[in-house]
Amino acid sequence: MPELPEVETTRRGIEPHILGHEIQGLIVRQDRLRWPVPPRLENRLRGQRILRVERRAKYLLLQTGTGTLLIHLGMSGSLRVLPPGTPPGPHDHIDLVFQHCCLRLRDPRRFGAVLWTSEAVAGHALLRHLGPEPLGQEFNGEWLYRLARRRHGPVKNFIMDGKVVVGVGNIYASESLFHAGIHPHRPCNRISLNRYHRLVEEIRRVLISAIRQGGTSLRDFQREDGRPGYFAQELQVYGRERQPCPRCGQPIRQRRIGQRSSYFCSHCQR
DNA sequence: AAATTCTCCTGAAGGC
DNA sequence: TGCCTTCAGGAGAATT
Repeated sequence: MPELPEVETTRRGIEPHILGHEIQGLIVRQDRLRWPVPPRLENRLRGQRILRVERRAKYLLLQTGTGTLLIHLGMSGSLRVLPPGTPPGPHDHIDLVFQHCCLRLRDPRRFGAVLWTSEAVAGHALLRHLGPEPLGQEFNGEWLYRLARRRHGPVKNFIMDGKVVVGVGNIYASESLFHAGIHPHRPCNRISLNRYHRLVEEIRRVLISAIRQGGTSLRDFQREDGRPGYFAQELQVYGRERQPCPRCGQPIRQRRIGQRSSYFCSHCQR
């Protein structure tokens, strides 16, 4: 499921194909995504050039001269760059058509979104209240420690909260906490500043490493050229219940924390 | 205010 | 073989 590394992998993959190119058309086969695709969106897009291909949190932002197309991959979405006219398969809901290629959104579960704003994109309702980027400067141990003072929920939920830090989803939350040696269920206000420094370091390390591997493909995710990401083979705990902990050999445990499956080693993580 | 629950959706997996 | 139930999950919205 697309988390920050998958979205960044996608951004880097599509950018060279579409940057500076003119949008010829938009084909919407299914407009019922998480929110309805805006009606008559093609009229706004046709003739516009892609001026920037950016990412904020898990949103892809395709900036044109008149506004920005926001794309979210939800949990099963992927974007591919295909030759124009390639016949669509199941769940290929939307094509952004260029002269030389077609950018195609496939999203079996339709939790993704395609939206438009003609205002400054940072002020959009979906982006306005987001926390810092995990790979940016203002995300650090002090930030986490300070926010955690007035909370008490499990640290895993804490770092998956987009107001605390963006882009850390279920897979990378479990992985980062394992590397930091912190139990996912530990109350976030019972963690020292030093351990938060370490956690920030591990979140960054895991995300950067996953980006380098092209993300994690468990089921639906594929890169813009159809290849999978290869970080799944680096996963230490996610999806590995009952298998031996890579560090101490005791069985990895699975437990639901905040409605999400969480994986951890109860010996190595405290 | 923070925490919890609900909601959208499809496909895989398990039970009988 | 086939039909049913259950589960997975991003994250905003609604509720407690």
